[in-house]
Amino acid sequence: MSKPVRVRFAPSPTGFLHVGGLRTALYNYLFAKHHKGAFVLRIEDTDQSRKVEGAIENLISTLEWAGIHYDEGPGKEGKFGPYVQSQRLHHYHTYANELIKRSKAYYCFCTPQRLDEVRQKQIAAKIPPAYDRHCRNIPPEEAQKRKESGEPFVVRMKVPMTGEMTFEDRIRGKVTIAHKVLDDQVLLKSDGFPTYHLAVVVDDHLMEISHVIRGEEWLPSTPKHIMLYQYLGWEVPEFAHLPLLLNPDKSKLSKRQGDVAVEEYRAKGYLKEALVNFVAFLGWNPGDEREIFTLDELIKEFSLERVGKSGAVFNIEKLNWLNQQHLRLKSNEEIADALQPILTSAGISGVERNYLLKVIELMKERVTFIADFIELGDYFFRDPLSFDEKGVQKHWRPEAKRNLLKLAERLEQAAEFRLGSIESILRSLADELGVNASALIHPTRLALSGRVVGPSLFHMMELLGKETVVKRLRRAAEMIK
RNA sequence: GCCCCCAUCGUCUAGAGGCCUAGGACACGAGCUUUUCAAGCUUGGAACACGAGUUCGAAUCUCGUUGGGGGCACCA
Repeated sequence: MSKPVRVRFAPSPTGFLHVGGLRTALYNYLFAKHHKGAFVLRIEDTDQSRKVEGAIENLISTLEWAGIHYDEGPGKEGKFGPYVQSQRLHHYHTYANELIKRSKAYYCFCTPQRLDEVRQKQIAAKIPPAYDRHCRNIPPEEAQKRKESGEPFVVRMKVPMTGEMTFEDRIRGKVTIAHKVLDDQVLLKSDGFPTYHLAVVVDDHLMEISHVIRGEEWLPSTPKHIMLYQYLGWEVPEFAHLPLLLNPDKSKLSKRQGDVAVEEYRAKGYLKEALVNFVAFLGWNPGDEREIFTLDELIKEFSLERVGKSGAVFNIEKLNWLNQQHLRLKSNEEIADALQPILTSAGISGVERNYLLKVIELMKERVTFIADFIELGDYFFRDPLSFDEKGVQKHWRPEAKRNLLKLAERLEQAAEFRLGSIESILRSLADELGVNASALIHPTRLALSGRVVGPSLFHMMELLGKETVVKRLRRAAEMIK
């Protein structure tokens, strides 16, 4: 690799960052960092009608959240800026004019209405819809005159009518397309903005992009792009077209069939580590059996050679598992930091740090999300608000009332309240009462937590402390008829 | 309709002619452990779309069929 690696992620600011976009951005980022190159963020806002307020800021903050930091882009101006296409219109005009001068493009004065009629006729006649090249042969002088008289126009590229183009894609290998199936694509719209096709080529060239890594939906238009590079006498970058992310029904991943916005996942409590790891594995793998990767490890291992060709279904089950795995990789301190604000917003305050760390240690193995510490372990922070109904029926039999009171009494009298002593008090009481330890354990768990599942009862009791345990046992006993 | 791409367990995938009676992971079933739930460990079921060729030998190469997806805008 002689030229320095420079890649870009070029979203259009039409909404939230899509998980497919996240993966495209991630692959570009991984490729750049792996090769010690630059990762550029470019905003493709050439469609004024689809512009969404705040979308750029949102895109950037989501990318940053995921740990995908760009080297150049809006707010991080490098020598190739500006990085927002609507601020680069003069470049597109320059090169559109250059193409016209080289007669590789022409002015087209067809109205949208005419274009639409032509298309309708073609569809009715079952021939491929394409521009009929009505304006392709207008003499340059005449076109110039009409343009100057104020007639609305677009600029279209001139595609050869015969021949074919073959190019090499880093992921798909050789791809061949006949020129005749290519349209005389609009390059410059009548509002003076470029279309994607012109803008992407001009900017990728001007920004010295070495590798164009983008979604597969661009594969069919790549020959047009290459043609533009050639028309302008520019070096053609390498292309790598990524397989699509799919809905469970195998169609292109879309809203409708689940969440596609990265923000949604973030809001649901997914860890960025898990989401990044997951999305990286949708179409790529390291070639061995490792599955849990950090961003740095991904950078180290990533290569385009190991990117697959077929689409991948976005399957949430595995994401959940990865979230759990990454959560367990975090230190208790880190988890405590993340949990604290969630506690606060749940109306729980004044939790001692040390106590919180112990709760985390105890619950860590049985949670998938950070919020689960509260979802599943609320009783560590406040008295149970309700009691599992089936558990009540099953465990809070009449005799449980006496047993719980007895246990409360024994524990209250106990000289020490530690794991070992708690267990032996409970077990010897069970012996005395002539019941299995579990006949005492289950009602106790329910009394203390309101639940029938949870961590080891004795650990739970030790952590809750004598006072709380005794209080909750008596409260529960009162509830038993 | 035309063009392009793709095709291994339900899902993510390993596999680059013999290592494959096809491996791993998620999910699912069973068991162990256990006061419960998890976790962990053991274990089960589960796939090379089909058909021709090439070859001593094909999941792997070629062609075709079928299926799926994407593209065909003054959207990206």
